[in-house]
Amino acid sequence: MEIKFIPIEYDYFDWQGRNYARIIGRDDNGKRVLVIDSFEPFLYAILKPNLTEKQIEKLKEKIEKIEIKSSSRTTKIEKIKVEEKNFLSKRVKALKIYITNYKDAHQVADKLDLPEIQARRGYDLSFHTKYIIERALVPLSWYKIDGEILNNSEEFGGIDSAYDVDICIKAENIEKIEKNIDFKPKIIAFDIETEEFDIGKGEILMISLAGENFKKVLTWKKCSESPDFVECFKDEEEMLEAFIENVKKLEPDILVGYFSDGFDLPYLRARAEKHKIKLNIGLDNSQPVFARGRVPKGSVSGIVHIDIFRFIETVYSQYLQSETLGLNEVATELLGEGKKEFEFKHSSKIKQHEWPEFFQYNLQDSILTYKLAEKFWPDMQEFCKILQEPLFEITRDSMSQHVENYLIHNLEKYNEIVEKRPIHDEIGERMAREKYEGAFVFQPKPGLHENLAMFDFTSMYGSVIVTYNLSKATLTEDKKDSYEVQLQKQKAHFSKKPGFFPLMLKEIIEKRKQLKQKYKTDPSPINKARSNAYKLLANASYGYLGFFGARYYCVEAAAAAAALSRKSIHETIDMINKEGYEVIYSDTDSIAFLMKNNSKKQTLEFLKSINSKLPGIMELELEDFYKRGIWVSKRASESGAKKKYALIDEKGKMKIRGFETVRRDWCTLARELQSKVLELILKEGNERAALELVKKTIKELKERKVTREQIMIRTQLKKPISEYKSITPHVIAAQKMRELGLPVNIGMLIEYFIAETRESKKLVREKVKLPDEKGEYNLKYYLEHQIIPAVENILEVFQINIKEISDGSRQKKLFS
DNA sequence: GTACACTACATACC
DNA sequence: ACTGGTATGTAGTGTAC
Repeated sequence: MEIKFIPIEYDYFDWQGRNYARIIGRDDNGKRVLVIDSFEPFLYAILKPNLTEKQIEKLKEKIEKIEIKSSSRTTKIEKIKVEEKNFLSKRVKALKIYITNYKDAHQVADKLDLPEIQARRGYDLSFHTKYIIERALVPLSWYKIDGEILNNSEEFGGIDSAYDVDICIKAENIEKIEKNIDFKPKIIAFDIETEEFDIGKGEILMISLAGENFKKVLTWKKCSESPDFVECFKDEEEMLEAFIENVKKLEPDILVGYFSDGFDLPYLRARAEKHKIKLNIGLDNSQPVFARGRVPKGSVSGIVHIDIFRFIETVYSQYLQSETLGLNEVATELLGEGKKEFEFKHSSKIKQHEWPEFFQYNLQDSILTYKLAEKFWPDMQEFCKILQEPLFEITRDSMSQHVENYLIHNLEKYNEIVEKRPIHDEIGERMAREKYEGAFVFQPKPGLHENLAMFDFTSMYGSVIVTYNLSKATLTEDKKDSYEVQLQKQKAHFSKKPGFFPLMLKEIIEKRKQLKQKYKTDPSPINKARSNAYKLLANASYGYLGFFGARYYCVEAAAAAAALSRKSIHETIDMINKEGYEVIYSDTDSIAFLMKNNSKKQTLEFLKSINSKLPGIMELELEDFYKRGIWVSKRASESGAKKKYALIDEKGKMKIRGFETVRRDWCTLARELQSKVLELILKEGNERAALELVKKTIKELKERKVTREQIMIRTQLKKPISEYKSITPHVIAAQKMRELGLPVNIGMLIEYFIAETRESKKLVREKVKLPDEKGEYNLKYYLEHQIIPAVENILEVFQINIKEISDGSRQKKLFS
């Protein structure tokens, strides 16, 4: 029997002491398929050089005797092959040691601590990673699977009847289908509303579900006269059972939630436990399982549970404007649609007519979550294909893990044996290391400029790593045929023979470039997602080199990448200045300069000539031309502030960096005022109008016409309240919230304002009030600590001293 | 009692 | 613990005088 199959979810099981991969997916008719497959698990023992044939034979004999016994199985050495491999780009002889059960690989490795063996590798990859590499069954790609159909079979203890699938097949032959078959997974989003915030503490009031042409709210609360999507149940227990039933009936490939790893799924599990019922939504009737982690990872057997918040957080948050990653803000930005309004209160206080509103609210959360999952589907799909890891992993892995997965799944092309994960002590040492010197930032002069241009290097660090062949494997003591880099104390050398890490990165950068071009002519979501995935990988590769948890960690390479980038940007700055321009700012990989008497055409020609001289794959591009730009001084001194500037292009679009306008921990009043001031100055060159606006705002502030919303300050709580050594205003606000029984969680944005106080309280934190507290805003604070600081340095560029104007001799004239 | 240096903390840039 | 370093700026804290 042969079927067409797309793998979605991976797991494995043991049968008679051996491992079997168990993959859930669909066939080309949309039938749910369970594939059972196996491979011969193995690990490598890298031999010390110059062992004789005889010594190797003796060693093999010794190894063959290894046995790992446990209550359920015995792992033996199945066979041993001698192979010529590469390890960190060096030619090595290695024993490929096949074992009965991969779970015992670690223990086998422990027993291989022998004098003839230089290193043991390839035993610390997860089962599914090893399986995907060996059988080349990449997630979300199509395959032809030849095999035996199991139907009420005794094989594997009757596994086919244990799983709720349409087809169960034991794979014999797997072949990739190159032609793309359209595939759309069945996605169901879910969301719960509860009485309490702590997991399992209160009752679940309702559960919503949403999919394509599907919406439902399950509840046991007041639901007479409710919309037709509401289904009522006797109690919480019955509602939970209905949830299970719905999931089973809907047969989703994907169950998606928003922060559901940390809230919805564990909550459901906890309440089910409380009622002593099984939340058996798995295809094998198993309950969700939670893997340890900073946030637990909730998995459902046979269905991919995705917490779309996690994927958005690690992969896309850097591109979002949203100041928090809450569902409302993220959905509003990405979908143009937010959450429904509903004022939370204890269910006993919700009036009869308010319940339908609450149901709508609950449903809307699932609808938004569903739409987000749909929107990010191309991205998730491309991540799976490029990184060759399952959906569950790619939606939860960190950027460093993504980089590493790309490396691991592409090592075979280089005949490389995988490096091991650092052990505890190594991680400690790496974390304790000194920082190396990073990027160069140009010291700007405060001032307003006209006619500017900005160049920047494309994927600068990545290009440098490729151009100078920087990596752990290419780091060498050999000074011949190598690139020499001066680091802080010593010199480092990197072989000129291309290593696998720079070669893979080169491919990533090239693919990104091609896809970016392709996207211009064919702007499909798939092309965008693919292009973006490569861009993210290219950007994260440099950081990976210096990350303590990396298998291919190499500070020398990271430090060299930074050093060579500094060299490159300095040389480019010099070239630009020599050509008759004036460089006024630069940060890491970008250079802003004044056009002087040069035309745009000349500038583009000049750019071409720079590019012809740049080494390797280094490439400089035009970021844009700008009509005006402003740099300001630091608060504490006369010198120009780095990482803080505002530009306006010829279409009138502003680019604001570093200013309070873009900082979420400043109040809206100050941020909006500053933004308008910058706009008046950049758009119209009218600093007088800007000054008038500032005066007007100060006047309104003094007349207490400013709304509460405008003066709220938001600061993130980054750790538990008790761990703060320094009790800052937001910590006080968080304390107040906790006393009121409001939820206070790590990562939350704490909102407060600074109020007038009767006594002469000195510290800011003594004047902190929560949004709902009574009180007037503290005039002095908002004037001196918000408004004035936000505009002071900008107006100073025009020799306007707003502080003097505000409280100086003209005070009367101004505020009378 | 206050000025000042230093530390803790949050957030941004690239 | 879950990519790197560079930088600004506020508020609290400790100490000298």
